Amino acid sequence: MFPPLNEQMDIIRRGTDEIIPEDDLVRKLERSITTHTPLTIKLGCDPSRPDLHLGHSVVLRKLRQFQELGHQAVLIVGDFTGMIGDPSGRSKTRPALSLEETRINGQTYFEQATRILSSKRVRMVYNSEWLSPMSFSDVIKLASKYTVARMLERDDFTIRYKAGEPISVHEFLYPLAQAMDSVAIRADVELGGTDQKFNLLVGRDIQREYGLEPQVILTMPILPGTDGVEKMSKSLDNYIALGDTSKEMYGKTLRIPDTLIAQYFELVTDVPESELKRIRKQLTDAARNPRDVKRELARTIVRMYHSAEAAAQAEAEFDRIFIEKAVPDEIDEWRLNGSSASSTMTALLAEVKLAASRSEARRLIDQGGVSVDGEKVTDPNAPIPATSPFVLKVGKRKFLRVYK
RNA sequence: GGGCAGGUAGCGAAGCGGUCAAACGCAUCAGACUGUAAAUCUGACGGCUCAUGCCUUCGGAGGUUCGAAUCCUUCCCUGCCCA
Repeated sequence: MFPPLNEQMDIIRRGTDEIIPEDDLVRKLERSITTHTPLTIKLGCDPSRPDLHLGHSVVLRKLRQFQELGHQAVLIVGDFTGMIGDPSGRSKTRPALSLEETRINGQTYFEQATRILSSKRVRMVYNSEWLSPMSFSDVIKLASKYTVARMLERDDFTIRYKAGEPISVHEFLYPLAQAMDSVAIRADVELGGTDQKFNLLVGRDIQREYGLEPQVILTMPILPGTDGVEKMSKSLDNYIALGDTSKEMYGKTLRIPDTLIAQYFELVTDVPESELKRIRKQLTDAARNPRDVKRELARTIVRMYHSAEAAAQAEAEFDRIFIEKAVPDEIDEWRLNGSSASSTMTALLAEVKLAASRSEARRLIDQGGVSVDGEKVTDPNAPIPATSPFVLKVGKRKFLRVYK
């Protein structure tokens, strides 16, 4: 029923950062094989941001591998924690969501996640189910099982504490709440990004406190965003969304720094280990133009979420626009109705939202970043074109077809 | 409860009565060069204006002053130390 241990371990190890402790995982897998019982693999998801991107796909793909090995995936929607607002350091005040919103987001999350996950062995649960009924004394009891010193071991807390930045008391409750999730579903393994390591480890301790066998934790590297510096995230606008069109996906992928190529192949695609090795070698030996390797990556990714045809089309389109500098096939349109008061290019740019303000529009024109039907606009006060429709281009890749 | 230090544009950080829409760095945007990569260079970077200029900003609210980000009062928020 389950593949042999070594085979499972090989698959599980691919791309992972750490498995803690690895021995325990081996033991659990062995037991699973002999008792014909699937392991429960936990992954927590944040319902405040339901738009999934390649960064999420790294850990979801790992979960998928577990499914394929015959194990049971459990997605925990943090609706309860989401209602309070996630502190987790960096983004100080996340908007607290209503229960309803978390439900809707949870559903959206699930739909997107199943683009990657198999819909078979997967369960989705909301953590309000067990966190919400906890009484204050339950919480005190839970909190008593962990010490402040240990909390402060967490990197994020240490840094902020030393830097004199505020840490709210309830932030200490988060890892504990997350740990309760592991208790509630009796997780055997919990997946997460490396930034989750501390929280995942707390889960082990708390499970033990509640008389359960501690989960094994498995961390995946954090996928850098298309800027090559920060982690991929929607708020930094350096992401490639699972729901992006094939053209967006292709274009964005080609825009990542060369240094990320191999890592992307490893973490977000299914290319086999041997192929991965070949690609790494080509890149380090400069045996192949990195551009071509990157194009291969872009095609591979588009193929995964769309199709081979879509990938070919996206590539052709890309070449047309950026190499031949042609206008894309499909571009947004804007209709100026009679009420438009715009008479100059400056006003027009602001009206159609290609510039945030008139000042910005003027700046763009002054800097030579605006063209109409391929003709560069040089005068901010130039009248809007007499023709209809005309194609407005701002910067390298913002197009708009305007009808009068 | 007491003492001290802070809250400046997306972020970090100068400024400490006029010359401040506010230095500098990062991020961002545009241009050049490229492979829409990186690196580099140039420019821009509150809003309205062709422009001189005007308007709204320096935690909130009041006040002093011809004039305040800069001084005073008060409130809110944060950190540190003591209790």
